[in-house]
Amino acid sequence: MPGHAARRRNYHHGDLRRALVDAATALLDQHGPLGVTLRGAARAAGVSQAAPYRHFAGKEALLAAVAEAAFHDLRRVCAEAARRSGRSGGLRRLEAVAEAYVGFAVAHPARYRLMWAPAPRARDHPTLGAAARGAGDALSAAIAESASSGEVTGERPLEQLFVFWSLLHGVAGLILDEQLPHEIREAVPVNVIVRSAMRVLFEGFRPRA
Amino acid sequence: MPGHAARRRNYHHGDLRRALVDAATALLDQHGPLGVTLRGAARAAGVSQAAPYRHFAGKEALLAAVAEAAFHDLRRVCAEAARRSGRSGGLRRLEAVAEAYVGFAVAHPARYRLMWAPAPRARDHPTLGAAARGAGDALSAAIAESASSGEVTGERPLEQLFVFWSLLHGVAGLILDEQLPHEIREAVPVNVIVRSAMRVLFEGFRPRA
DNA sequence: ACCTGAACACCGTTCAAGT
DNA sequence: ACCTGAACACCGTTCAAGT
Repeated sequence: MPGHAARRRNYHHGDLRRALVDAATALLDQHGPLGVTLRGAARAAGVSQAAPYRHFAGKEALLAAVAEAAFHDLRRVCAEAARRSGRSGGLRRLEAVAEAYVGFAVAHPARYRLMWAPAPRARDHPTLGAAARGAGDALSAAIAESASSGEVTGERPLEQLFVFWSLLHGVAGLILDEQLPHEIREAVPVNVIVRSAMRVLFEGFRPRA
Repeated sequence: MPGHAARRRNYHHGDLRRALVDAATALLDQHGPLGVTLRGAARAAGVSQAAPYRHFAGKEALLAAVAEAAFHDLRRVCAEAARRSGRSGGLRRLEAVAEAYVGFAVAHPARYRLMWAPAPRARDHPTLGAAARGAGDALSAAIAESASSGEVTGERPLEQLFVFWSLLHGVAGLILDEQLPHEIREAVPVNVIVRSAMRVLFEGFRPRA
C-alpha cells in the first residue's frame, strides 16, 4: 500500500532539524531504541537518507539532540512542580518535585533511558551536558527553598543535591526495570512509592531516638 | 592480513554459548554498545554468523546473557565487601558495600549500562530478572546486618533496601555520565564521593537538633 | 546552501543443506 | 544435534551531482 507511505517533498523542509528530532523521538517512543534509525527518521520527515547529514554529524548526534530535548522537558516539569507546591514546607516540596521527576520517567521510559544511555555521551555533546545540568539546577533550587523553611538542614547542600538526584534517578531506574522489592511494587501508584522513599531519605538511616 | 583473523574451526566448539557471551562482553567493553554485534561475536568465537541462533533466540537474548553474568559479578563483589567488613558497625558496613557497588560500575561502565539498558528487558528474560534480584539480596543482607548492630533503624527494611539500592544506582549513573556537581566531582577518588553520599543518607535531610 | 541518488560495507535473521 | 553458506531486507555513511 504505497499510498500509506510518507509523501516525499522534493526539496527543503523549513526546519528539517526539528522535524528529524521529532521523528526520532516518535520512533523511540513507539518502537524502542532498536527502532530508532537515521533512515527511518529521514523517511518520516520526507527527505532522502542523506539529508540528515546536513544537520547532524551522524546517528549519535541525532540521539543526543533527542536526549537534550528530553532533559529540557524534565527540567520544566520539575520546576513547575516546585512552583505549584507554593509555600509548602520542606518534605512536601521535595515530594512534589520527586513525583514530577519520577512521573516523567514513567511517562516516557524510552526517552528517560536514552538520557542516561551510553550512546550519546555528555562529554562528546556539550549542549547535552548543559541540558542535563539544567535539570540538576531545578532540583538544586527546590532543595534550597526547602532548606529556607527550616525543615531541611542547610548543611551540605551540594551533597544533598547529589543524594537527592541520585535517589530519584535510582528510583526511576528500578521502577522502569521492574526490579522493585515485591512489597514495594504493590504500593501502586508510583507516587506512593516515591513518597515512601522520600520519607526514608528525610529521616535518615540512623535512629533518632 | 588474513593471518590475524580468527581461525575457523570447522565444527563444534565445546561451549559455544559461553564463548559467545565472553566475546560479546569483550566487544562491549572495548567498542561500546554500538560495537556489539552478533556476527562479530560469532567471528570472535570462530563460528559462522548463523551458529549463535542455536544458542540464542537473537541479539537481544545474547545481550541479556551478558547482563545476567554482570549481575552475578555485581552480587559477588557486594557480598565480598560485606563479608570483609566483618563486625563493623552500620555505617562502615554500608559504606563498604556501597563502595564495592559503585566501584564495579566505574570499573565496567559499559557493562553496568547494559544491565539497566532497555535492550534486554528483565520481563522478557526471566533469568536476567532473577540475577538482578540476587544483587538486591546482597544489599538487603548488608542492611539487615547493619540494623542488628543498632546503628541503623530496623524499621521499614524494604523501603531502606529500595532507597539504598536507588541511591547506589543513581550515584553510579551520575558518575558515569559525569553529571556530578563540580565541587563533588573534584572529590576524587570515587570512594570519597560514595562515603559523602552515605553520610547524608545516614543522617537524613531533616535536622536532628 | 541544501538536498538527491547511487554506492559501499556491514548488519540481523532465515533456511535449506551438510555432517 | 549442531553448524555452514547463501540469501534477503535493512542499516550507517560517503560522495559526486543536481538546483
